[in-house]
Amino acid sequence: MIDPQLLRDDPDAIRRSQQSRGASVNVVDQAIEAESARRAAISEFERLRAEQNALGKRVAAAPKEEKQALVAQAQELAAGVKSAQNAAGDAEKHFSDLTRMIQNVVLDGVPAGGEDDFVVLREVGERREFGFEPKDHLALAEGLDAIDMARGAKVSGARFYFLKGLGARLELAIMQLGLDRALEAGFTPVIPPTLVKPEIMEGTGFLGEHADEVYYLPADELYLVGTSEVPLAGLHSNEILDLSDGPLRYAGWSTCYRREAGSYGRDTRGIIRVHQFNKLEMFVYTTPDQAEAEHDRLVGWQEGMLQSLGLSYRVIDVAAGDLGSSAARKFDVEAWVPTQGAYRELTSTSNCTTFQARRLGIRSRGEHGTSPVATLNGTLATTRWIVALLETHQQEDGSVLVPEALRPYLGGLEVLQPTARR
RNA sequence: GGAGACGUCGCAUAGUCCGGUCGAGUGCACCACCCUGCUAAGGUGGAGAGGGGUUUAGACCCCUCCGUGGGUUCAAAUCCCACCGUCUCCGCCA
Repeated sequence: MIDPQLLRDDPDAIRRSQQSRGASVNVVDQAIEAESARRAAISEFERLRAEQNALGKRVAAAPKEEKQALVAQAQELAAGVKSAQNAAGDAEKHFSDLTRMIQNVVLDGVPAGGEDDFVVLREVGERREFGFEPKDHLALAEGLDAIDMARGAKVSGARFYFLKGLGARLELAIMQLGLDRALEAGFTPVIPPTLVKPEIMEGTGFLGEHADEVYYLPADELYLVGTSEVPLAGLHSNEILDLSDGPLRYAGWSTCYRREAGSYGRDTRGIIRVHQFNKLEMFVYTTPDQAEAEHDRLVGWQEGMLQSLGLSYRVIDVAAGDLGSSAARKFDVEAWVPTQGAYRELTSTSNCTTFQARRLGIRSRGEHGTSPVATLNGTLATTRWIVALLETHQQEDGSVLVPEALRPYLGGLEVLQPTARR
């Protein structure tokens, strides 16, 4: 949710933001209108309620013979109070509904436009050159008997897979490397619930335009999370946090579920785009003035991971129209995938400023009372990394060199050797 | 799945039977000051959250909040209903 104060003080800033996202500008004016209607309705209700309270006190204190008349008077008033209360409630809801339709105000410097209008901040590492025809990640993984797509489809349908043998170990190794890095940086590891209540899913902003991306279990009124950002944002919902000792940093390790609706035909080969994967996610609660610096640190930790894995990558500043509704800025780190001749997203980190915190009621105590905190999130490791890792470090015989940083997590293994499929 | 108990302003509790004096008492912790001076005790005062309004500001006034949502009533922490959560016992089960 945006800052209602900003709506009053500088609606143009919000209009500009909506514009650069390609979102509705009109809703801003509707919200402003609803805001003044809301205040009028609240004032009217409170005036009547004050009168009712005063009368109620007189009823309580009155001697018996006067009570009858006073109660009659109070009865008349009660109906008016009730309807004023309902009107105030409706006005409040109308305002809230409209305000929630407004997306987070993008930060200065975020490129305007859509998916293709990102700005490349930097490119790091040499792209691997091959003296042979490189295989794609699935061909390599099948040679290693590490991924079984066909049986994944047999058991669960398209976009499901089995990671097995070296594949399973590789994922765990990447995740554990990430976890160790997170621990070094002072993160608290968390294994969160992956089914959450509607208000939590709603609060994180995933039930807006991308609601059809989310798995829902109607029998239990629960949503399957697409990232542990969701439960980690919910972790401190409706709490007042003490951030005087610095930010709260969590590293959530969870399975993630995505319906991938509307992506038919895209990335159908291998595990680039799947319904279920594992992810280690950084999630930070901090004060708004620290948010941008923290955002840079998150990118730094992500880049550290990719560098350790010997991947070449670029960092992009995602354009406004391609941001989630909660994000005020988003950096993606994209690794070079040789057989695609393209950079593919391996990590994504968003600065949600106070947007999520407002929706979820997460505040901290400052000099002038409480105020919403800022939340940030970013990937530290996921299943998808296997794609870039296998392709980048493959050798002509189909074996794959293990980057040094990963070896301790694979029992010292230096090379992944092809094996007969089973 | 069945039965029962419970859910109060940081923590712990009083209040709920018999609705108005609870716009919520007390203890602990907390903050400020005072007193004393020896590491603690005593005294005084303060202190929650959200919203609306008056105001240059400081400040002041008002409304709402006793798990959540409904209902009864002139009036609900208190009565009724539903839901959620916690605990205990029983049953069932990877």
